[in-house]
Amino acid sequence: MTADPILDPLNAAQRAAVTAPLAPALVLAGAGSGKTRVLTHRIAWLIGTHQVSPQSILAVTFTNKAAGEMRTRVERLLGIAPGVLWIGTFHGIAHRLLRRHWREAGLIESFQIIDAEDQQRLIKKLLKAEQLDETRWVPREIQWFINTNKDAGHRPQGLKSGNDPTRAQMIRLYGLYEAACARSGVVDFAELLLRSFELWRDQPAVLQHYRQRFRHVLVDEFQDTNSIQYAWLKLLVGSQSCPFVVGDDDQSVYGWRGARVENLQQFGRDFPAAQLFRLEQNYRSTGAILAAANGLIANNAGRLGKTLWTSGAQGEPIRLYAAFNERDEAEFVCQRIREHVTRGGVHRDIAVLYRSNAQSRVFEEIFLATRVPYRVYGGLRFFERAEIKDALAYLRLLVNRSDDASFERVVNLPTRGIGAKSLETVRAAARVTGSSLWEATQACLGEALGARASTAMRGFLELIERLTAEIHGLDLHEQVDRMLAATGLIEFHQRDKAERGEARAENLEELVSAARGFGAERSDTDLPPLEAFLAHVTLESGDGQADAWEDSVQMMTLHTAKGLEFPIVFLCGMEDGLFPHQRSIGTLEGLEEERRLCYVGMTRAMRQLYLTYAEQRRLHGIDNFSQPSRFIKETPEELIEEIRPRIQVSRPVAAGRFAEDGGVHGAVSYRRTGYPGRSSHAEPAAPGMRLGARVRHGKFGEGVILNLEGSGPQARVQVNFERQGTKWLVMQYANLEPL
DNA sequence: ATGATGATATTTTTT
DNA sequence: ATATCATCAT
Repeated sequence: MTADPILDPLNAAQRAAVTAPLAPALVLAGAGSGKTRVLTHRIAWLIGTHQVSPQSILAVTFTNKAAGEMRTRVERLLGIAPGVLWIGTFHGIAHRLLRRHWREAGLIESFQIIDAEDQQRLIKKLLKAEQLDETRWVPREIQWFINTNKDAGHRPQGLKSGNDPTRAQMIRLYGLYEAACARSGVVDFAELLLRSFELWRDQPAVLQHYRQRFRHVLVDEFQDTNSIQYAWLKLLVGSQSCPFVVGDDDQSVYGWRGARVENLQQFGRDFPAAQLFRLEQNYRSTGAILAAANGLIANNAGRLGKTLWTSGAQGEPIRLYAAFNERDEAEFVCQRIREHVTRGGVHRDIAVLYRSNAQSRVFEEIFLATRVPYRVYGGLRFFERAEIKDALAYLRLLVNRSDDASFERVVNLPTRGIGAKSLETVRAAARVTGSSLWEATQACLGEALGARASTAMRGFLELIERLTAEIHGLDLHEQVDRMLAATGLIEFHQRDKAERGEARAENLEELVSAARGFGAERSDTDLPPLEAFLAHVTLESGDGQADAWEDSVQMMTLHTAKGLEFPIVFLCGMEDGLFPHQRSIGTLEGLEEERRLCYVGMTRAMRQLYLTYAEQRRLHGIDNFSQPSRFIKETPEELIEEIRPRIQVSRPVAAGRFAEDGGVHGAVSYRRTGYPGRSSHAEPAAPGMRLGARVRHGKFGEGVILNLEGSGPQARVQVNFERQGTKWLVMQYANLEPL
């Protein structure tokens, strides 16, 4: 017996999965059960032990990060770079296919990828051109309509309006949008997937080639696949390949953007011979944390069934803290973090997780004030910044003249005297001839356009032409640099003496650095460097911040936290209406997805888990009273230790509702400095006006109090009337009668 | 062409 | 409270 680096580190269940016969396999892998490990070891096993050619393996993930991680780990296991191994995201692989087969896919060779923001701009343009009212036809909704249909595999021709004029219009807009994309030679994210699906569906020769090549298809986070992704996989796999899919129905939290957990069950039906493996031993969390998560998720119906266990210690109880308000909540978390650090802990061990991004603000304020280093994940990434996208638009135009969106974006940036009127002329001309804005402009020079506008436009066209010639053959970063100089973009921002101008100029410099750093990682396609770079930045705009590896508290939404782990986790804002979110509370599916999200959050914690909520929270500028999240009640009580602050002098006596249990569990006492806003908590708005109380109004009838704000006669209450709906009323005038 | 003004909405996010 | 966005005025 010799040491086997591929199989030795695995437990029995993992090993069974990794060494599954070369046939379809489904692995249900609970949180922290070694999912990635099984995937990577399976690949290594196929190549290393089973002599499978790396060429015949395709591994698909959802994020670039996961793909990168998988590649690194496989390489480390095998001790070599398995060269032609295809590991990538669904979108990345689809892109690769479309680049290779652009002709068969009906694209132009230099097609460009647009992100969600570009997509929305395009839709807005369309609405304007169609003279449709944006309040009636909300761009976001149209975008959603288009994307969900693409995700479901539907083209506008295949959609039925069913006598619904609104729907008919949506379908028409979808069609117009498609035409606009085709004219511009751009492809959105959903299109990458749909288009490559159609490529295989409609080009048997192409499909045949890939079917023969990829005998082993591995899929990560299978519960997150949407319809088109699954259809794409099924097409590829056919009847001969061995799909090896790994997923966890309890961690399906992207239903709202088209992910279909049902694909897990569907897989079993589509591949009846598939072997099922369960990974239930958790290596991440303490017994208490797992028990809490298990107890919570047991409230969901229709699970595939899976219970995490650990051979490790029970660990500390789950800590629950009821804060007065969001400030208090943040102060509590901050206090605990400082204690952790005082005892020799590091900041990066800690994650503050919340349901929505807006919640990060208060934490940031407190952390800033107390000099706790932190990092917020999410928000605008580098390549999504406006100034970067401006620069990219120039680059795209250099590559593809018919990219109308990019044309419009930069034609007058920096301002060169091309106003709305000239642009409208050009747009109209383009519409008539069905040509690109670029071509239309050429046709309009000196004709439809006045002398002045013509000069300006000619200047722009010549700039682009000149630049194209000038940068030909240069190094990528030189190309970017020349573009920035020639277009005057950098200068434009430098002239803005405000701080943001400076920052933007710096970001543009950074773009040059990014271009310089690019290249090594480019092995995929034989695309020219600039084209490859453009595809890279839209497709892998991700994690430009990963370099900031300081010791800091990690702050992110629960969604972002999926797949990560931290020794100490604070799950904040555990209030009904916030988490579960108000908009998900209405439906069972919505609520269950929120519950899974909570499950994901809990299982991020390795050693300590804190749940916190605020009894009063200021949201959108108004104070809301809220109930603790139902997820707290669904967590087995015996696992929870409630932390209540010991009463301090600054504590108002009137806060009687805390008096009885104040300090009972308070192992630690917190100095609560007084801050404004608490008084309203102590004094009810008026007698009988409590949250949830029934009231009668002279005109509106009976209703239930949803919210209270302020105190005394100026106080306002939000009442949900049985017949009139929800209204805000001022106590002074409302004349509400308690029931 | 630029900035002030007012209206509006405000889960979650990768690619 | 606040951020974004369209419209309007300068």
